[in-house]
Amino acid sequence: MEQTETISDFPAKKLARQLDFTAACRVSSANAVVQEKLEPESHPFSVAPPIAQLQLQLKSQEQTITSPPQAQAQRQLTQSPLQARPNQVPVSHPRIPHPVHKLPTQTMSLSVKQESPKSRPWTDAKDGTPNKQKQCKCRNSRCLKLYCECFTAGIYCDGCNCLNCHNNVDNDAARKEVIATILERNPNAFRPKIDSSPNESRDGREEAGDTQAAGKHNKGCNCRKSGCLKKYCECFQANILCSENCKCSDCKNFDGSDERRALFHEDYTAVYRQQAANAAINGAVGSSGYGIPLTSRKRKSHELFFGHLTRDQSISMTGRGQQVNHPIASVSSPVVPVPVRHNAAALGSSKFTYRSPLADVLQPRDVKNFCTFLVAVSGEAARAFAESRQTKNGNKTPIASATQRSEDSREENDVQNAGDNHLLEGKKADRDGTSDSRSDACDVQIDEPRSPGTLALMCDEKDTMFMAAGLPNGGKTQDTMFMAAGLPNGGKTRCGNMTQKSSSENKCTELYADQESSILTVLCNFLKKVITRGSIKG
DNA sequence: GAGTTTGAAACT
DNA sequence: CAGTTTCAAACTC
Repeated sequence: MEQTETISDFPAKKLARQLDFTAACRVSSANAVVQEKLEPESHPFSVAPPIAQLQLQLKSQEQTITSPPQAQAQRQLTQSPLQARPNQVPVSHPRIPHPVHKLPTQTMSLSVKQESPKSRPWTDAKDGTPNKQKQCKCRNSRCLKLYCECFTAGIYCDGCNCLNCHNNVDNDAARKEVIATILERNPNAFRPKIDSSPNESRDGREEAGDTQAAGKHNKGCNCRKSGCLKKYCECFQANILCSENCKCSDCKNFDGSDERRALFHEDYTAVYRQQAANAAINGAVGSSGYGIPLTSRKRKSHELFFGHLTRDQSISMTGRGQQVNHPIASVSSPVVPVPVRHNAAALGSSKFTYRSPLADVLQPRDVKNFCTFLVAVSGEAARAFAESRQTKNGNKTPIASATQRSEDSREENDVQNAGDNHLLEGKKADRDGTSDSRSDACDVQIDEPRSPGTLALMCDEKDTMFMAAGLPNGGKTQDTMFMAAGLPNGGKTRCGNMTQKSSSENKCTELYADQESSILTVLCNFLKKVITRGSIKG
């Protein structure tokens, strides 16, 4: 009675079409013949016949393929859609755990995909032990459409919360017809959506924070709003990365995605953040960035911070490769460790190397040019200052004026020559990479009248920019900087002598302030330029 | 638990 | 094949 009602629910034309199987189904039905022999009581939705059965099916194809289509169709109606696929090694369905009505001879051991607990929503998240079958809640589909997870998985509904369920033994006839219709429309409709491929193996290691299942979605997802990081996405739900099969938008489910990583690293602590920042700082200059494979670092960070990274704390990772829709790399912070895929063609590769976004943007030559520019600016400032002093001294007493003029003249020459000499010296150092590194700006020359800003700049620049740039003899560059700032000879100017007259100190202070202002202005512009470049690159 | 969002499936 | 509708799971409140 119920079966009749069910059949009547479907248009008559579909009934006719259900019996008109495609060639694929003919082959399938041929296999079904063997299956019938092996398992006369085979459950219509049985899953994953043993390998021996599959082999027998293959051997039997030639013999049974000549059967009349109608007869084959009739046979197929008695077979499960999964059995009807001869060449497919069934794998576990990403959403449906296991058949409820499996025959004893059937097994899921053929499953190739190694699912993680996360890939199985029906699995207890706490201990990973399989739960009972996921129960559908279908209301309008009678559990006879692919909307129904049970039906899609090839199992009967059992204890589900569905309404008007026809996915049961009582409605087997109607169910088979529906299956035939679906298979006619899409022979792969009941195929597992996740294909496992050895080539897709992810080096047998665990993705940071998750047990990344190998394989990819056969059809691919088409997500638009979820970023493929919610279970709406079939790929994500199956715990696999989106692949080239996907047509998703704004995908974040790719290897190295910061969002994806954040999902698995919710406890990204400030410690690691600081490490990443330091790495980025050290790698901010140079063509190769940080350049150090962070295999151990990655593992370490994983061990330390798995499961705690918040989204906005996430570090920027790029590199999916296979995904068309690359997300825009985060540029929220100028200090962002960026991974580099060593092999862009290798899907799933996550041998990251931290690189600053400024890598390949800020080159050593840029630093040199910048220093040269500073020298020029310093020279200009010194020149302007000297001229200003000369103008002022024009009103002084002859004695003082003579002495002062002499000093000013020497001072002007010293400052200017300092810039010029260090331009040349810098070039020389660039050539041979050697230079007698002068005193450290931060430790020895404390008797020099420097502004706190200058000292801070000198110290900071020494420890980060130039050292990280990998320039030959960073100290040399420091000297260039110092000279450019009006501190010839590493700051050992005549004015630097604390025993000198107060007027000289004042002059020096003014000169330094002038030059410092000019230099800091240039530095500011330079940094803005760097930031802009980094942002553009990011 | 109700309502909303989402994306696959189904349909046109 | 593209656009729309239907559907049920995932998600939010």
